[in-house]
Amino acid sequence: MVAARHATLAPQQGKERLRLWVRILRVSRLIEAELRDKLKTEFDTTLPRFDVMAALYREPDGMLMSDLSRYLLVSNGNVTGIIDRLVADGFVVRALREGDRRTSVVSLTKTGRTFFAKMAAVHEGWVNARFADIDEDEARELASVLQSFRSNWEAET
Amino acid sequence: MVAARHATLAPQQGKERLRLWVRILRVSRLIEAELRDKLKTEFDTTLPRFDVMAALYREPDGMLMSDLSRYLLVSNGNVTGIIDRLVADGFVVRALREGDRRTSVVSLTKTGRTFFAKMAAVHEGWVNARFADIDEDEARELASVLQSFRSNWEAET
DNA sequence: CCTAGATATTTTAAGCTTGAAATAATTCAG
DNA sequence: CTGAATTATTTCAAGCTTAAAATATCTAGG
Repeated sequence: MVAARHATLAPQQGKERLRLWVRILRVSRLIEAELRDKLKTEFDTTLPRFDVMAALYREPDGMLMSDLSRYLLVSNGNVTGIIDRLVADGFVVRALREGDRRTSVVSLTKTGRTFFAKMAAVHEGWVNARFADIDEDEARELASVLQSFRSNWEAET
Repeated sequence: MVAARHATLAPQQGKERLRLWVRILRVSRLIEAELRDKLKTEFDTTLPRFDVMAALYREPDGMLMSDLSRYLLVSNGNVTGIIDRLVADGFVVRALREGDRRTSVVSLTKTGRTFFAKMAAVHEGWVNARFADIDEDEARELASVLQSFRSNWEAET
């Protein structure tokens, strides 16, 4: 009987959580699409480039390629291509690290830092405007649920 | 004075909302990465293919290419390629529509429906397991915030 | 009828993305 | 010291993605 009750209840819960996931995904894609569009028209750049520059901006001493890909949740080979193009455009430099010739430390150039700082300010305005409908408490609450979600994830893995 | 107070308060709020966005994006990417990986190993397919099949599964009479791209929030040309491959694999058919030779109606084949149904059940289990930590009330609350967010968005646009 | 504009889709070029294989350098057990 | 395993990165092939240009078709105004 307990088993039977569980069997009728579980699918309901599953649906609720599946719905949550679909909505997270949808909102996330809507916003990503908007940001991509604005980055393109206002700064002639892309979201992946923005993400890479954001990561590097937080680490003035530079990052290893592998740190970068781990932090951004993308594959190694992916980062190589994006960095190649950022280097070609003069926003990023690769430096050899003394004592380990396998690794290279990438960091923003002065030009890159200046450019990113300008973008970041405008970008924050976009996000702020887009989330204007969500009040402070909701934002904090939601952020904390997501934060603990991620903590649990990382604890498991 | 009011202006000054606003000036010191606004950035704080901005940061809170920016943090929320970064966390939505991060959770979304974590889960997407996991689902992509599982779809690959268990069903030898991709997330975009799964998304397209999910959309078609809900519409047994088929969809226009433009409906599909609007629904999935991706570009027209994108859908063309994915459908091409699904057709090549026998999961989808393109049908000409009587009276308008510009459009083509795409729908799942019997094979496609069967295959998707199997995937969807397993997929729901993955999502359910992944969100197990989030309790029912939180899930409902979060889903409702996201839902109203999206409604506001669509009202504006 | 005819043609100008609108609509539906595909094609194209460039960039993003992955997973796997290849390259290169380091470390460490014997 | 040497070679096997490990680590860091790049290369590669296939697929995804976009925006813009090209095709093809349809609709309406004249």
